[in-house]
Amino acid sequence: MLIVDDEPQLLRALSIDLRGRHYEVDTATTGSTALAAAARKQPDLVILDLGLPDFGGTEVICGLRGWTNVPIIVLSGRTGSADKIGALDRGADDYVTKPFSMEELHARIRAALRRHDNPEPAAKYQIGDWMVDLSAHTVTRPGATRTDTAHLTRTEWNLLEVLLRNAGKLVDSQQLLTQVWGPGYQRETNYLRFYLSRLRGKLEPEPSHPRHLLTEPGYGYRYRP
Amino acid sequence: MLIVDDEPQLLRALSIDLRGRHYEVDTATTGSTALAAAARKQPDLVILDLGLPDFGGTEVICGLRGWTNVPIIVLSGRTGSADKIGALDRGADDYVTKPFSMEELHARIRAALRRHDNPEPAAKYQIGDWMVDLSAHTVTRPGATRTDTAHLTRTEWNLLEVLLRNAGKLVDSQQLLTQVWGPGYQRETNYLRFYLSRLRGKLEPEPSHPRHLLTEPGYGYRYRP
DNA sequence: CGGCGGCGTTAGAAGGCCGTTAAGAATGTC
DNA sequence: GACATTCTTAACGGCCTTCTAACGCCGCCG
Repeated sequence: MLIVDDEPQLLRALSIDLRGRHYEVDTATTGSTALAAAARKQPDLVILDLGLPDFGGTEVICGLRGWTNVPIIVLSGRTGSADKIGALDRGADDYVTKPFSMEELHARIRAALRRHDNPEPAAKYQIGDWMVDLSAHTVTRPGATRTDTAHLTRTEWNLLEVLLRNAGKLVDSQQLLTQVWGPGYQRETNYLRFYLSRLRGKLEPEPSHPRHLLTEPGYGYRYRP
Repeated sequence: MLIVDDEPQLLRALSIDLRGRHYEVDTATTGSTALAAAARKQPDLVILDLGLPDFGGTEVICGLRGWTNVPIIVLSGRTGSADKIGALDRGADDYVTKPFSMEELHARIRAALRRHDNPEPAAKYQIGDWMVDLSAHTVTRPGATRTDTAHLTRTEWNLLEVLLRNAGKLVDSQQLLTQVWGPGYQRETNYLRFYLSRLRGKLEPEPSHPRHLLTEPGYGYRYRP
């Protein structure tokens, strides 16, 4: 575990606490030393404070994500939603706002390690001739001559992702609408009808007789492997 | 799961979202009703907003901890560390500061349930050749060549679910009508006759001689495993 | 033996949900 | 600023679900 923070007191408090919980802890106080330490020690988790002296924490995230997918928990004094989204979009796994309790941080550490120990099953799904790779964010069809790719729009992809992550399970309309469009769209079931139709048209061999993207009348939809 | 909050909008939003994720949700708006509901329903998780109208949330925590160690997730608008420590020391399991995202809350719910080793109940039941999986919302029949599925309509499924969740127990007609159609339908026993007939036709090996979906003349119906 | 009430079954009508299409609004791109 | 892509919104036909009302059947009881 690597802790990156420029405040000596906080760094010291964190490392003492976490060593007391039997984690193996390395520390760094700048972005450059953090990247070097991460490359050398191959940590299983990085706790990263934004607002480092040499360069911003987002650069550290990008520098790490260039070659590893180690879980990153970001600490920050900023509560703004934009900061959260920015860090998370660049590849952070979690975001903790100061002030925080050690219990809270510890719970998040456990959650991050747990997630990383239980990798998502393959994250590859098949629909007709198409292979959907959630981690690579691609939809490909291996052919005799060449493998061609399908293009999904942002909304199409979000919707498909929710269905695939619940493979085999029924996902009801309200949950789909909430996860794709956000709360407040729970009445707009026509969105679902529209985009499911488009997904079927792009992915299903026979769009009028779907074999994988199924409708559950009265409830919602389901992806069947 | 019991949600305690005095803000109607938040309470409503939370319960809709969590019901959509297939949690069984009860609600309360005051501390006293919360304690009563917890004693009656024996929830597997309590989400508690501090700052209730009748008495403080900490009293609710103490009242619960007197006889149960159900996980408690505290919601609060206060960011002060003293409030967090106070709630956690009195026995709360987690502390979420407003505003929070649904995704964050949901992750914490999962973590709390996981910590408490309350895995989702198997939720699988057998009727003749059919296997009913309540969590995946599927009805499948494993066959030699391939497993085929049965399609249940919304009302059929709701009715079956009530019977299965009370496996082995007698469920009287009024309770079935109330849980499936809502209050005000307690005279419409013909609905029950109609839909039980359809369920038997779809699931029982010999619909005219039911082996699992039994009639208790004069009282109601029963699912026998 | 005949009436009665509860239960199972069938058939038909009404309504709701779903898939599809089309067009306007919003957003991004050159 | 023009164009293309994507998103939103509305409308419509068709199918499925639900509701409703019958009709037989059976056991119970007078």
